Amino acid sequence: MVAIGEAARLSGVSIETIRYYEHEGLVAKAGRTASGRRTFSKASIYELRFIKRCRDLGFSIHDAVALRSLANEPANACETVGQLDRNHLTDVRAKIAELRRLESALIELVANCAKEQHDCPMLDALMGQNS
Amino acid sequence: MVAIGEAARLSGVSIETIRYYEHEGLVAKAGRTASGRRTFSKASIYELRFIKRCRDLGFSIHDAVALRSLANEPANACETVGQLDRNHLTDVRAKIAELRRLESALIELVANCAKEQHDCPMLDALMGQNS
DNA sequence: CTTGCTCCTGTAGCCACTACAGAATGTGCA
DNA sequence: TGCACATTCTGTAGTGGCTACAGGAGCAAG
Repeated sequence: MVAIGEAARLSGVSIETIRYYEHEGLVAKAGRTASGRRTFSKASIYELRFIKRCRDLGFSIHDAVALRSLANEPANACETVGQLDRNHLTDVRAKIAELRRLESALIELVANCAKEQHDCPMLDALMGQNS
Repeated sequence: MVAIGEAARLSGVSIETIRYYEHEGLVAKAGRTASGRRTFSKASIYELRFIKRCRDLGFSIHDAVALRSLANEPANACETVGQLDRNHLTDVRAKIAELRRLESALIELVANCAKEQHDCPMLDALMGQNS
C-alpha cells in the first residue's frame, strides 16, 4: 500500500489525473488512511497502468474502460478487443489522411512566400473568392 | 446586408459559431436591425470565410486572428505569414508521426487477436509488467 | 518543534465549439 | 387580418481529458 505520489510514479499517471479518474468512476475508489489519505495496492497501480497504456494508444476513456472490463471477462474478450482495436485503427488512419491533406495544402500555400514580397500568395489564397 | 442564417450559408461558418466569434472578439461586431438582429455585409462574410479557411487548415484561432491582421498590414506580411505556416507545418508533421507510431502499435497488438481464443494477446500486453 | 513535503477538497480554466431553453421577431399564405 | 412556422435573440451548460490553482491539514526528518 502506497500513497498517491508513489502510485503516480509507479503508474505514470499524474496525481491530479488519478484523482480525476477516481472521481469519474474510471477506476475503483482507493482506500483511505485514518487521516483520509488515499492508499493504493499493487492491483490498483496495475489498473492505472492499464488505463494509461490505452490512453497512450489513443483510445478514449470510454474505450479504455471497455477494454478494462473485457480483461475480466472470460469468453469472447479477444474478439471484442480486436474489434475495438480495428475501429480505433480506422479513426487513426482517417486522422493521418486528414493531416496529410493539411500538410500538402500548407506546403503549397507557403511555396511562394518570401521576404520582400509585395503580395503574399498565401494571404491572397485565404482571401480569394473561389471555393 | 444579410441576416445571420444567410451569412452562415455564404461563409460556411455555423450560426452559433458566428455568434461565438463575435463574442470572442475574433471578428468585428455585426451591425443590428431596429429589432436587434445582426446584419452582415459582404466584407464581414469574407472575414468569416477567411477565418474558416484558416481553421480548415488547422490553424488555431489565435493564429487565424494573426493571419487576418497580417492581411491588412502592408510590409513584411508575407515573411511572417510564411513563418506561421512553417511552424504549423512542423506541428502537423509531428502529429502525423505520432499517429503513425500509434498505427503500427495498434496493428501489432491486434495481429494475433481472433475468435475463439482463450488468452487475448492485446489484453496481455496492456496488462503486462514490462515497461 | 519547526521546516518543508505531501496530500486533501473544490473550483476554474483550457480549446473551439455545440446544444439547448425560452422569448421575441419576421415571413408566407388563406 | 390572422395564424402557423421559420428565424433570430441572449444566456448558460456541456463536450473531452485533463491541468492548475487556492487554501487548508497531516506527516516525517532533523
